[in-house]
Amino acid sequence: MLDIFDRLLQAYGPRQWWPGDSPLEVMVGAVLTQNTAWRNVEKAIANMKERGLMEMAALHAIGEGKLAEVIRPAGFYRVKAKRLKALIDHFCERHDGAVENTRRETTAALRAGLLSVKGIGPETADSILLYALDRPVFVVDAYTVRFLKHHGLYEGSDYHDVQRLFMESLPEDARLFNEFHALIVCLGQRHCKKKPECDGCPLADGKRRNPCLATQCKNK
DNA sequence: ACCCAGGTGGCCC
DNA sequence: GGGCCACATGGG
Repeated sequence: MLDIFDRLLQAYGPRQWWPGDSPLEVMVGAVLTQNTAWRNVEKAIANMKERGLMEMAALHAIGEGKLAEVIRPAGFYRVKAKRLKALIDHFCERHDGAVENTRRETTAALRAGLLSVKGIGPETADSILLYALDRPVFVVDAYTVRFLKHHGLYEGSDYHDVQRLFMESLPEDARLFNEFHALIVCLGQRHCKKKPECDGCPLADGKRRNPCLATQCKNK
């Protein structure tokens, strides 16, 4: 698995992924992007910032209905407002609303806490752990599963099976997990500029490996 | 006018 | 435990 990472990194370079001005913004983005194009999430985040809502205290104070209207462009806005409020409540109760306070806790304890929040599933929890809290957990998403299938590396799609596949064959390193997942997503995006034609893939080695990961790709 | 996007929880069998 | 379904907006 490490050799695959090296080839992707060599070919595409660092993605410096998941832009966010703060851990809170990354956490919010993780919820807002659930089954949603990032472009729509950006609008919602911009709305929140305009209203001074990218702050723990402000988010804790605002009403759910009000928040829903602000994040409307992200889609599923009523359910996401509920999920954001639940996440913020959890964070305030459990960590007194400060990211710094998570440092004393183990990754396993933090993960269990996040998963106990209604609306936070394994992917959102792991995205928060890796991209906001810098913990070494591998994030699995639709792109990751598609990536493995397309390259004939693994057929299954169970979240923890796939996560184990990566984590058991890679050194436990948050930087590595971050960059690897970012590269997979970059390749998978429909209009990825860096994506090569199928015969120019850095993973192509004569076997059945195909760089085009987009859902509508005909080259399956 | 479709189809899709960095999921999750609830219900049904 | 697996197979649907609702949740919603914006871009191709």
